[in-house]
Amino acid sequence: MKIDDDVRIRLKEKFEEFIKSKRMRQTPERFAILDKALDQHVHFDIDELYRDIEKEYRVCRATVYNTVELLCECNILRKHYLNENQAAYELADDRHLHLICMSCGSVREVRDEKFNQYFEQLKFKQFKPTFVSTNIYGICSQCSRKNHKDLN
Amino acid sequence: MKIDDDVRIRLKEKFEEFIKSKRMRQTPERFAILDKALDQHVHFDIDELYRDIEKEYRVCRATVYNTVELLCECNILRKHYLNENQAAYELADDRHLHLICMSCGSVREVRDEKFNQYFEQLKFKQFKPTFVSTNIYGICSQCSRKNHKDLN
DNA sequence: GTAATTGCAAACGCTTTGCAGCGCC
DNA sequence: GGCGCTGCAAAGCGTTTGCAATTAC
Repeated sequence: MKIDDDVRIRLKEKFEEFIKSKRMRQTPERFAILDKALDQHVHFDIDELYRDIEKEYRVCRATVYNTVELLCECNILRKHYLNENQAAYELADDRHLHLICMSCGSVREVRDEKFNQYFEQLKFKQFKPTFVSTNIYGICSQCSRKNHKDLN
Repeated sequence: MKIDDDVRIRLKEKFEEFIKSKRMRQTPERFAILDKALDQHVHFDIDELYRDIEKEYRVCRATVYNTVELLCECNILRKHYLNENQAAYELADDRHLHLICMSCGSVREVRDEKFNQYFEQLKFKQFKPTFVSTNIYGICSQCSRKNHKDLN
C-alpha cells in the first residue's frame, strides 16, 4: 500500500485506542499483523498476509483471522467479496471501483471522484451505510486478446 | 421473482438457443433448473434453489451448480458475492444496489435510475464491463434498534 | 452407438471452533 | 493471579471433481 510513516503511526494509535476502549489486550501479535497488513498491496487476502507475516513472526492463521476482523471493526480495514474464493481486505479510506476479470480473476482498481460524490449524497430509509464495495465484472484486455487468438 | 409468462418463455427460448449454439444437450434437468430459478426471490443461493427443485425433481447439487453456471454464461443469471458464505444469483436484467446489514446479514434491494445512468456512461481503458455489483454495507434499522436496546 | 451429462460420494479450500497452555494486565 | 489470547488441530461448509451409469442426439 506504500503507506506514509505518519499514517502508519496514526493507524497504530487508532488500533491501540480501540483495543483499550474494548478492554482487550495489546498483544505483540496484534501489532505485528497490523504492521504487515499495511505493507500489502491495495487489496489482499488472509493467505497472502499470513505468508508475509510468517517470514518474520510465529503467528497462526486463526490469529490472523481474529486480528483482521478486529481491524475491520476498528474501521482501519474493510472486507470485500470480489470473487468466489476468499474475502479481500483493503484500507478503509482508499475508495475505488474494482474491475474484475471473469476469465482470469484479476482485479484492477479505478478511482473516480464522480462516483464518490454520487455515493456521498445517497441516503436510505431505515439503513445506515458504512461503506460501498463496487465490483464491475467483465473481461480484461489480456484475456480479450487471448480469446481472439484462441478462435484462430 | 414474479416473472411474467412471456418473459419466462422468452428466457427459455434464449437458453435453448444458447444450448444449441454450443452443441450441448437439452436435458430435462437443465430446463427444470431454469424454471425453478425464475421462481426464486430477487436473489437466491444454490442451496435455496436446490431445496426448491428437490421437492419436484430428482436432481443433484452438482447439476444445479453446473446449470446455474451455464445460465450465467448465457446472460440470464448473474453471480454476485454479497457476503462470506455463498454466491448469490439474480436475474441479469434486474439492476439494483444491495444494502447489506453487517450485523444480521440481511440484503435489501434498492433501485436507482441515477445510478444506472452513471454506469451507462462509464468507460474503461483496456476493460470490457459486463455488469456491476454494488454492495453497500451498513446496519439495518432492525439491528440498529436492537443495539440501542442492548446498551440499556 | 457414442459421447455428453447425470448422480453420487469424496475431495478441496477457506474459515471457524474447541481446547490446553501462555502471557498481558 | 486470573482470564483473555494464542497456537494447534480438527471440524464445518460451500463448491468442485472423478467416475460409473444414464440418456440425448
